[in-house]
Amino acid sequence: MAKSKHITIYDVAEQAEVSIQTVSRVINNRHDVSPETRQRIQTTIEELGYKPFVNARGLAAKRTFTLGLVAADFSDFWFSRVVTGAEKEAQKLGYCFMLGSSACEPEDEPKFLRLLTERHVEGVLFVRANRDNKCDHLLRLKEFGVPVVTTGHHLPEIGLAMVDVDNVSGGYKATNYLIGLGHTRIAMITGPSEWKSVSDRTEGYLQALQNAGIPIDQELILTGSWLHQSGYEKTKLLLNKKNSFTAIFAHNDRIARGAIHAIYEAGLKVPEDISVIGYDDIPEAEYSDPPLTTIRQPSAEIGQAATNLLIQMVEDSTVIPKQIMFDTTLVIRSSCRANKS
Amino acid sequence: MAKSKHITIYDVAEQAEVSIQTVSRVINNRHDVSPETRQRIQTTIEELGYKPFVNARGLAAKRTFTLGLVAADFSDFWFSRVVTGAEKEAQKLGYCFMLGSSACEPEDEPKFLRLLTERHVEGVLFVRANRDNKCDHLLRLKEFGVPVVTTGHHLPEIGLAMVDVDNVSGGYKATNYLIGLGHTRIAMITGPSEWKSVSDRTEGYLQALQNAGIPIDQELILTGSWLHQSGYEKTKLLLNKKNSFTAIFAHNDRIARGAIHAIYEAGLKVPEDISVIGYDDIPEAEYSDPPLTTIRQPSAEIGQAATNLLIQMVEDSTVIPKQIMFDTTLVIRSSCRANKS
DNA sequence: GTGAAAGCGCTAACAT
DNA sequence: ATGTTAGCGCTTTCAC
Repeated sequence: MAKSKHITIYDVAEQAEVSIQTVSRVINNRHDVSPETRQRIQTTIEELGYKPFVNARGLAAKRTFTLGLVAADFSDFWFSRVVTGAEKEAQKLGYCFMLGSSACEPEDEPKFLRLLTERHVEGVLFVRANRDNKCDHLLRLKEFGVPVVTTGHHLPEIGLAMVDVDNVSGGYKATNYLIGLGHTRIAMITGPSEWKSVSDRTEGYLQALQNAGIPIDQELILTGSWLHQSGYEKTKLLLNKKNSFTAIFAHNDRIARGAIHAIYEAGLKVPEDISVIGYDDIPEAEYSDPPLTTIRQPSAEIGQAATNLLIQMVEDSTVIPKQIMFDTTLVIRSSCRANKS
Repeated sequence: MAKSKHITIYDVAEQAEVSIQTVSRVINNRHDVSPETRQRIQTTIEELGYKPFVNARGLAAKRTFTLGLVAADFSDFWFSRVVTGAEKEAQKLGYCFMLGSSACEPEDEPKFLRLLTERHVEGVLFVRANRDNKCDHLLRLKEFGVPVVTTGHHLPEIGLAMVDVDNVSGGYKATNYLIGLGHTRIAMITGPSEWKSVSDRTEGYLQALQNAGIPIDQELILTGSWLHQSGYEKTKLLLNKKNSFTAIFAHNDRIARGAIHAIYEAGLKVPEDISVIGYDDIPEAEYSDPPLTTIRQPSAEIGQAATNLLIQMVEDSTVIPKQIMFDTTLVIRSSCRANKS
């Protein structure tokens, strides 16, 4: 049982014939240790396989080297990619992520405040964790003096640090691609209207249409949820209204899949009759029928950048909360084609 | 800055006019405190909003109330559902999950051993985190005396606790459904052969065939990866070999999607020409074309059960590592139909 | 450049 | 039933 005999700073000090403080200095990369002593201690640390006990360190230095992670939805593809990137970066810099509550309703606030009061995390990363109109808890955290970085949506007005995708440009890209293909009757099925990403993608859509001199038809804009079902139902609505349209811009790939499903069910074809473009580039997109043309968002990169920023803020309180924007990429596959009508 | 003035056990003791020891007893639900004193302390704790500092507690009691989470792939749908269930259960029982490395190759071992040596997690939950033949690190953990629960695969031979799906029965269910539909030439595209779940699903397939008196044709069994592409390529192979078959059992929904894609590309239809059944019931399954018939695995339930078991093992070392099996459900949609040939 | 002492917030072992 | 005394493993003073 290696557990019972855990190697402490005392073991290292004894073996290297120095005091524990000197060992402590080496661990913390202090410069006031002579090169020889440092080397000798370094070696014994290696030999003994000594690892400082973060808990004890935290108690003494009032630090935990722990970050909190709160997310709206763990089962979201985008989220999991962000987390993978975030974890990697945290590890690199000597931090760990503690999982907070996955839900993020106001009534869950006590749950993730537990991260602060009990676990004393030094910063919190929110991954797509709230809607625009519900950010009280984020402000609360700020009051606590805890650095917060948000991801996947932004609230510039409250000066929160955030790392996000340029959704206006993404929406523009999607719509403009369709316009370039000759479409003028372009429907849009959005995500829930409370999301910043939704209003941004919508703005991009509107801008592209305006730039091309295409009149905006409110009848072609439908608000849905993020789920397949929403795409399916809204498209059926669109189809029934016999409001002519030749293309759909879906706010995510799931909606796009739902839409294609409805189109097939109506006896029409994609892209022959109607072009569909999605958003996200989930793994399913490439192998669905037809392979989905979509807007890819960088995700691991966002997680990494967000974590890096968070740790910067943790380690240096003078770092001002930045807003970092990543760009999207248009991924052309086979769900869109030139408009013949 | 609420942060600077943190409430400690001393504040509570002073306010309640007792020693910190008595407060400690109340926090830890000890029974040797008089009801009145307990009540008085309880009240002051509420009033002051006191939260014990887990770090300090850990130092003194050699406990961290922290669990480690290691996963093969964060971006896997199944994984994220398991985690959601796991997190909820941990929270309920006063524990937190620390994210370990997401990869799980032997060379990553130091990375997640860090959870033990530095973070002193009290138990580790592995979510679909390894192949059968690479479990040295799990054994290493066991040697450390750290409770380990694995999920999504099992290694009964080494007596590890695990919570899993009955994949033999799942494979049987899928195959038997196809047989019931009149299919006798049933191809199977498996996941990577090192996975326990793969050999189990294969066994279920074989059993069903045998029970029905259908001869087994090795040519119809292809080994692939978990990705869409694998389903796509293997199906093309199957199609080219003009080895007649009327149905495919795919080891996950992604493979199934890839297979359907290949079938469409060959000018054939699903389910008219070939029936396809998947495994997992990912959200995409319901809204793909055709909606995918598949085997659903409980996921959140598995995460919850695994965490519960892990905590039991942490709190009581006499708890024997159990093996808990969950059952699968056949979800019938439209990608399979009766064989007419 | 290095060491000794004090203490972080809490619990375990003894006291009473 | 409650209080006292030691630490847990580390970092921070402040000495030398």
